[in-house]
Amino acid sequence: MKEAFRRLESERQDEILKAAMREFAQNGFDKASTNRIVKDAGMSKGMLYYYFENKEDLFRDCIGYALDHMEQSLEDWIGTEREGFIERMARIAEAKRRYFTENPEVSEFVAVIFLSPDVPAPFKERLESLGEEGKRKMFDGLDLSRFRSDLPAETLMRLVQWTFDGYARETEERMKAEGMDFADLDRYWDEFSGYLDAMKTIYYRGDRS
Amino acid sequence: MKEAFRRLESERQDEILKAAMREFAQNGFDKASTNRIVKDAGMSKGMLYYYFENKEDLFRDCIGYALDHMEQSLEDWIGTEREGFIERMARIAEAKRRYFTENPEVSEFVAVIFLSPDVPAPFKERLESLGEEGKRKMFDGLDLSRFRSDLPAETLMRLVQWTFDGYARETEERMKAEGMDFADLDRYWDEFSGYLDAMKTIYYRGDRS
DNA sequence: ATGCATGTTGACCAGTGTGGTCAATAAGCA
DNA sequence: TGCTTATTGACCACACTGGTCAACATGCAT
Repeated sequence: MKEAFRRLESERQDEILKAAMREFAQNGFDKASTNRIVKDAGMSKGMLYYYFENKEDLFRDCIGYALDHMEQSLEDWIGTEREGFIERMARIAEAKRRYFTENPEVSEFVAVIFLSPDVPAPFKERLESLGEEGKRKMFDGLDLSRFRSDLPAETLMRLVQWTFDGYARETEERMKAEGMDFADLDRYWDEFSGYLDAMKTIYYRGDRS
Repeated sequence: MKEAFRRLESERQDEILKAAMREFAQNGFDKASTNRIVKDAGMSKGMLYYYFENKEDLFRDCIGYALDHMEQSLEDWIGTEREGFIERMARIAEAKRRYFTENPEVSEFVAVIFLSPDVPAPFKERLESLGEEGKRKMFDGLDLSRFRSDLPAETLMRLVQWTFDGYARETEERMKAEGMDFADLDRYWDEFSGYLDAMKTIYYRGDRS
């Protein structure tokens, strides 16, 4: 970016970068249109190139912004208290859900660039190390003794993880199909808490040892 | 389509429609390029419009072709023998996997038009009835007595379904990330069969009643 | 050989949208 | 008054769009 952009109030900066991320997430770098971005951000074509060198410069700034934002939020996602795997997965799922509804632009943009090959190497590294960090924290300080003992904990953990992923996928699709509002989301979450209990019954040991 | 297209050997018809479906799946109707389609199908621009009235006509024929193809394949997907839910889900997952690797164009095209709003009504209906049919068959003639009895069968079925979905999603992502060949796919499937046993241990009753 | 139906090509069309530039102007402030 | 900073949108050359069409090839019955 150029100096001029940094001089803006950070609120306006966010608006502009979000508009850009929306466009990039939807169309990828090549097919993203700077014209649509400026229209969406409510500014003239000239300003975009007053703020950024070119399209690629803007794209890089989006990546930087998104990674900073996620890195900062990751702290809150996972506390490393001692708890069962199911409880932790539930906490993470909730945190993800909230982050996604509160920051859809960042979420969708990151999801896209995560799979995209045309991301500059240094960002790619940061992205991967961010993923590693997340995985490490996910298994940190777990109380695995709650699991039933007749099957290896790793097996059970993967099964549980798949279950959560499948559930997340279903709600995601429901959200896209019907337009869901936040009330619906809460309702689904309540519904799911029933399934949480079932999972504990199934995956944890029945006795209290 | 026009008569001329019907006069083609069905092999060539498939090639052309597959090229079109690939383009539509990747870019959606509006952004799909007829120029790329003809290049991909190895023909001249003129031929496309010798075979089809226009872009929309071609799109409609793709939908018809895809639906016919899936409808016909759905028969084989699900036998309705008496079996446990996990066994059936495993069979379906395998069938889906094979269908997807053998007919990627149809699969991806259908996945896209399933979510797209700009699909003509009659096709939309056929698509939905196809989905209904699949769901009906999925629960037909199941032996639910194998499930453990301390939790309702519907709860267990949803959990199992989510687990399979989550697993499918993971392999899907792995496939996209690294280029996987068929040997890898088989290896993953073998690996998963271990998890299948674990699921049976967890979800089914221990005794043989 | 002639004529006619069927195939096949790619140059070409008007139109739209692209990333990016720039002269003109406004606003704030010394 | 001047100088720096903001801001606009017309404008550029260009790429590509869906679609057309005159030209030509091929095969086949007469």
